[in-house]
Parts: sequence; C-alpha cells; structure tokens
Amino acid sequence: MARRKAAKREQILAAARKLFLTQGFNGTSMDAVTAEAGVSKQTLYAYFPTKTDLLADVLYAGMSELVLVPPTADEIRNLDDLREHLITLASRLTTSLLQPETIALMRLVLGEVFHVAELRQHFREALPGQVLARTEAMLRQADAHGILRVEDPELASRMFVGPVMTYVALDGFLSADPAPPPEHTRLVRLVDAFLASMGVQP
Amino acid sequence: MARRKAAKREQILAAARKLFLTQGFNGTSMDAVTAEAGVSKQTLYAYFPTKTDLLADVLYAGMSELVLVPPTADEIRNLDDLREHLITLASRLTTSLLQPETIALMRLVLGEVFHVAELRQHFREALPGQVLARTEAMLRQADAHGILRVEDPELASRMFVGPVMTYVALDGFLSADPAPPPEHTRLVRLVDAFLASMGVQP
DNA sequence: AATCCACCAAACTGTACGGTTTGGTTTGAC
DNA sequence: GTCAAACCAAACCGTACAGTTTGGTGGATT
Repeated sequence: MARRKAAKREQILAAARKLFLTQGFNGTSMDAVTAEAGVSKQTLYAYFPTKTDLLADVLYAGMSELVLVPPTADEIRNLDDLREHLITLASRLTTSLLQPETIALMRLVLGEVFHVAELRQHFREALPGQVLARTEAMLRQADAHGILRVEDPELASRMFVGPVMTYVALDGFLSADPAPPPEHTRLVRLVDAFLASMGVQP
Repeated sequence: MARRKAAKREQILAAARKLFLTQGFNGTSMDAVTAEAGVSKQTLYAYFPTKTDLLADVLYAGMSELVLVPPTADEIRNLDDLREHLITLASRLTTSLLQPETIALMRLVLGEVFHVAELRQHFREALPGQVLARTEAMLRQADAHGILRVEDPELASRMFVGPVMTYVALDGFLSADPAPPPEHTRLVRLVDAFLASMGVQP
C-alpha cells in the first residue's frame, strides 16, 4: 500500500534522475519523464507538484547517497594514524567524486545551484561544508591527542581540503574529458606537504 | 562609422550584461535587452545572431576584463620577496573575486558553464588555469633563484591556490550572503603555512 | 455488489519567448 | 539631392512545454 506508493515514487525518481543526468534539467520535458518512468502525467504530478520539486528531490537524494567522509570510527593514536587517515580521505574524495556518474550529478547540481539560492545553501552545507567540518574534527582530535599542534583548525582544514578539491573541481567537473583520479603517490605527497605546513618535520 | 558600430555594440553588451547579472540568463528576454539598450530588435539581431552568442560575448568580455594575476614585473630575490608576492596575490584574488559585482558575474558564468561544454573549457583555461599557471611560474622562478626547493611545482601551486579558492568559492560564490574577503592576518597565516609546506622553517 | 483510490491515455490550455518580417525613418556618403 | 545602409516600432509566427482536464480502467476494501 504505502509500499506501492514508495515504489512508484522511486520509479519516477529513477527515471528523472537518468534523464536529468544525461539531457540536463532544461533538456528534459515532463513528458519525457512520464515516458521513461512508464507513468501517466497525472500520476507524475500527483507525486511531484512541480518540475522544480522533482529536480530538488533528485538532487537531494543524489547528494545524500554519496557519503564522502564516513565518520572515523577508530581513534587516531599517532602521527602515522593521522597520515593514513588523511591519505584515505583524499583518496576517497577524489575517487568517488571523479566517477563519471558522480561528475554528471555534480554538473547537474552545479548547473542549477547558482540559479536557486535555496539549493545553493543546501549544497554548500551538504557537501563542501560537511567535508570541511569532518576534516576539522579529525584535526582537532589529532591536536587533542598531542599528535600535532593545530593552532587554527579552520584554516588547517582548508589547507588540506583546498588542494584536494582542485583535482576534483578543475580536472573533473570543469574539464572537457573526465580525468582519472590522481595517482596514489601524488596524494601521498599532498598529504605530506600538508603535514609539513602544520609544522611536522619529514 | 566603425566607431559608431562599436559604440552600439557596446551599448547592447552593457544592457545585456546588466540584465543577465541581475535577472539571470533565462530570466532575461531578448525584448528586455532591446528595451534596456534602447535599440530595436532587428538591430540587436544584426549584432548578435542568437541569444547564446550574446551571452558568450558578455561572459568573455567580463572574464577578460578581470585581471586577477598581473604579471609580476619585478624579480623575486629572496624569501621575503616571495612571501610578499604570495600575500599580495592571495589578497588580490580574494578581494577582486569577492566584490559583489564579480560574484554576480561568476555566478552567471558558473550557472551556464555546466550546460555548455565549450564555455566550460574556456572558463577553465581563462580563470583557474591562468591563476595556477602564474603561481606555478612564480614558484619556479623562486626555485630557480635558489630561494626555495620546489620539487613538484604543479602540486605546489595547487597547495597554494586551493586553500585561497576555498574562501572565494565557498564563502563567496556559494554562500547566501556574500562574505567579506578574509582578514589580512588570515591570509598571512595561509601563506606562512604554505611556505612551511614547502619546507621553509618559520 | 458497491465504492473508492490509484492509475492510465490523450487531448487541451495558456503562455512565454526566440526569431522573422514588414514597412517606414534617419543618417551619412558622394 | 539621391541612394544605401543602419536603424526603429510593432505586428507576427512557431513551437516547446508546464500544468490541467476529461473520461475511463483495474484492483482492493466494505
């Protein structure tokens, strides 16, 4: 009953997502969505009162399902732990954000985000905000454990996330042909440079 | 004659720019442009065969007129020179990109950039590409002068530009209310952290 | 058996807007 | 003074498309 409703909803969302991702938002008509979903127009509008609502739901779902920074379960005990965690984080961010599917999603999001203030705020909080916050938390933890002296965690997290995101943004979202994620050794060097910027001697 | 033509062209471009920046691209009709420019529709189409062409010209003009990184005329002789140059660069980038007018322009650009592959590539090269390249050049120069050991200039420039851009992108383009440029002391700390990441002892 | 709800197909409405056409007026060249 | 090019105002065309309406079917509940 409610199950069926949820299923239909999912069916529509999946169709919309597929079309939006390939044809873009403006390039996708509501008729196309009904066709792809195998659903009548009336039904579509019963679930999503307006096209923008449909977009919003697609985007929110898409964003929330990509878990970029799983909460760090285990403790950070020493410098090597921290280093490993940072490498893993950088690697996870780049590989997951540079998947073709994800790039398409992000381009869709970014293509609309600047037209809709509400969406913009949501995005800022959901993605970069989250990544920065988790990184900052990790660094604070390291500082609390005396592994590292982090005077300005807010700046520190940007010193780490910023460079990583250049690979994602410039070589992924903005590039003509999607670049592969950076080499592992490159990320290692990035992490070591970051650690050096925090005053860790090599 | 040719002067007059150029003037008319400018007049149309200015009107279009103003409207695009405030109402957005889709939110601006060609009729609105003619009204704002005080020009007939026929004339408008004589200068710009299509609405997209008009947009492209507005964007290209806007991008090229913002000179983010003036070529460094004077030499970099020692570490203090380099430090000063980097601080200046960071400051120039943040202040000029965080001007409300510029934010509006960038939002317009970014709002369309993901829909038009050609535009995307142009943008990538014209802005972030240019900034990275100039930074990299500066660092190479510093390295050549023996001021600093820069093993990987490509990574190094990202270690600098990345963090700076977080302030611009996250707190400017993506934020609800435009943030003021970061404090000078914050940028100084950023630069010092960067230098530390390059192995410079404080 | 009656009813109600979710669903479907398809025609329809309204409008916004990019682009064209018409027909007439100014401006400058020669 | 004439001619052509640049310009204007305004009506016009075509179409795409979001959202509505109509009329009808099937399956679960009472």
